[in-house]
Amino acid sequence: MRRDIFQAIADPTRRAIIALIALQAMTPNALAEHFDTTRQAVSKHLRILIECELIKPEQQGREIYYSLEIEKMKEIDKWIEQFRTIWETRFNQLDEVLLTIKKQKKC
Amino acid sequence: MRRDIFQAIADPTRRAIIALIALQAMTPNALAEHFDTTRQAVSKHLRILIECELIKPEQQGREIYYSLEIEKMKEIDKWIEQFRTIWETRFNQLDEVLLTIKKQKKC
DNA sequence: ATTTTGAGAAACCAATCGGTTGCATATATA
DNA sequence: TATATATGCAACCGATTGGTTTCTCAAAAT
Repeated sequence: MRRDIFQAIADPTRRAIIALIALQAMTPNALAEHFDTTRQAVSKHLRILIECELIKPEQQGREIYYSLEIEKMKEIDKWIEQFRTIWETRFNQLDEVLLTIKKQKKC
Repeated sequence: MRRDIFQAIADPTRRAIIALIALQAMTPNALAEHFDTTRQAVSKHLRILIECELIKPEQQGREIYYSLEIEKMKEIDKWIEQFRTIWETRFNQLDEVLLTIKKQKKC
């Protein structure tokens, strides 16, 4: 049951849930209406998202509003960071190539 | 067998493989040395990564060098983008709060 | 020509996943 | 107080996952 954030976002339904509650906190029932599954299935996804602290519940009477822990999303961004460095470097290298071609044309 | 990039990076071994070949193209054997599994298990991971076009094989004699398709990694970045907007907005809001406090101190 | 090496494919296995149905519980509402 | 609503939990199920072992094949190396 050791789940991490990457396993959490592997499921398309969970990604959709994350995107929905990023806009505003929502209840399990409200969320379930957006999917072709039972409310219980959505509940299971929510539990997984809570487990890796991507969302947090806020009880309000008999309803529970789930909201996104946006800070946690940064962990994904952090992992991507190392690759961003690479593709930016390659872009700069392409820039240099274009510059070289430009210079050669002038000669 | 419809796999997407998010399922591909869900597995920690696959993330490690991606990080390794991001630095330089590697063979399955060379990769397997970094993990506590068989070469065949690594091969299966490589197949999954190929399926979703995250890596590409380059035959060289009887060896096969796998290299990262860095462009594909941008798809993850693209998904994160929507949340980056949110956390940057919140940061700016915090900035405003701090500015307000500063102004109040001056009065 | 024979042997070693690098790699993929197939068959199998236990564990996990995503879904369901049924039930229990707490809060609103009549 | 009785009923309806919102939610979570447990048990179950078929499909998928990540791993293994065994086998085959092609390309060096001897």
